[in-house]
Amino acid sequence: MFSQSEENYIKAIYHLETISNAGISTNAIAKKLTTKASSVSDMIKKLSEKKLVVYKKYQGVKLTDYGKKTAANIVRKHRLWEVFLVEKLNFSWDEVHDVAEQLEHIKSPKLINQLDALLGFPTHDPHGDPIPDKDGNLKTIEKSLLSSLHKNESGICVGVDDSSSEFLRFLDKKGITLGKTITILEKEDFDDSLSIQMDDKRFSISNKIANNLYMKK
Amino acid sequence: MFSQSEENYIKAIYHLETISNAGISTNAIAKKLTTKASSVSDMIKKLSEKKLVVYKKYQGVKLTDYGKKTAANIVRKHRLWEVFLVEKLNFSWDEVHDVAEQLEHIKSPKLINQLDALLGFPTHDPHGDPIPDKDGNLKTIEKSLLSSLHKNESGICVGVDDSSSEFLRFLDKKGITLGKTITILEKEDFDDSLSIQMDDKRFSISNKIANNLYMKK
DNA sequence: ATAAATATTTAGACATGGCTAAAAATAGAT
DNA sequence: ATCTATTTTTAGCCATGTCTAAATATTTAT
Repeated sequence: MFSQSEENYIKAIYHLETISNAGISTNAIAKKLTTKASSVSDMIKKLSEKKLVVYKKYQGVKLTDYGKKTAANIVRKHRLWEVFLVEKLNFSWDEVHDVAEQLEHIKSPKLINQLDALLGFPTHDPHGDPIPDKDGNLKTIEKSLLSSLHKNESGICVGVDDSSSEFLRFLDKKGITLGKTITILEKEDFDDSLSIQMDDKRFSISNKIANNLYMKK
Repeated sequence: MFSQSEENYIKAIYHLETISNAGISTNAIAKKLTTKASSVSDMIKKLSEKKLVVYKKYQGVKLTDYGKKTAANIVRKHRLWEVFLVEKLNFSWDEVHDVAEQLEHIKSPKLINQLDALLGFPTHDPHGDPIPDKDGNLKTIEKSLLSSLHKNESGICVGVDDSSSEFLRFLDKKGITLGKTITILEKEDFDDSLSIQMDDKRFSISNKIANNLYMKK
């Protein structure tokens, strides 16, 4: 069993690895967890002793297979709880993160398996992120940023990159939710904003937004 | 906000107060939490500083109104989660305690209110214990120990005193669940065992069992 | 190749919450 | 009333996880 702190570090490293491949630097972890590099340095030693990460001084860390499996399990719990909060408890997608952050540390395999069943074995969380299965495998779906679509191309919104509540509430205001079909009407070279069509409405969105929305073509 | 440790102490004192009225001794708390008196002594100081308990050296503690409300809220969470586990996740009544013990520390008022609604605002947990409302009030129902019923009296099983999984599994084996009607056929002076009738069956149960079952006449 | 900037680690401190062993206070028995 | 047994508190130590400040290693720029 791991402490909540250990689990948070494992998860942070896991998320950072999905972005960079290379060894994860002490500083990157510190930034992600808004803590100090010295604290990270201490914890890395501990995780290394527990065979969760491979660590060579001054060279960053990598999760071992065991570490990856452990991380995937935490992520699985986090995302299943998010689905539960939205589907069963009427939370909106911008409210779930902090609570799931607590719930993910509950230790009970039966709880998670039954929750999975109650929810109908969901494959994605409310932000479109995939839910790892019991063995830690996750099927990534083919997706591209909205900003990478070309003029006159269409896609279905399948996820968000930034899942801060600010961004999510902004999307709510615009009526953009997972599953919506969006068509690029025009790309403005000037500011990289996009004119799009969604349902029967046409409006324009900034590049910043387009860079945070994942689409399936 | 309180730490998990603090919450566990508050809850322990709350439960002890339902039994004894008088100030709760350091030793009693230590025993309940299977910890040492010295640790309790330290924690009591802290809870006292936080106005959760009133404490005079060598005289035990009492919860303040604020402490009682805090405790009732933790108990509310614990019992709602127990209902959830049984009703929605197919846990049996002997499996819920340890998981609820973890879940009760999750901080999110919305979570608990929505959970309450999802479960249909239950008034009792799977062991027959009442669930405090949002303000910490709980309606106690009139109940007596099975061992206090007289010959030929009948009652409906409404709760258990000992909710250890051993005892609960024993009850399962005997087919005794909440809601069952039990009639006393005979009381044996010899060993205080009881001959009872339940459904169409007649069998005998020991005094130990009868002392742990609550009945509504 | 070396100096400056950046990143990482170590050393030492602090807070929480637990423990043991010893001291102090209270309660009980005579 | 006093001595004994019990309870409670204190003192001091340990582990976890955090921090700051200082030392050390690495990278970058010239």
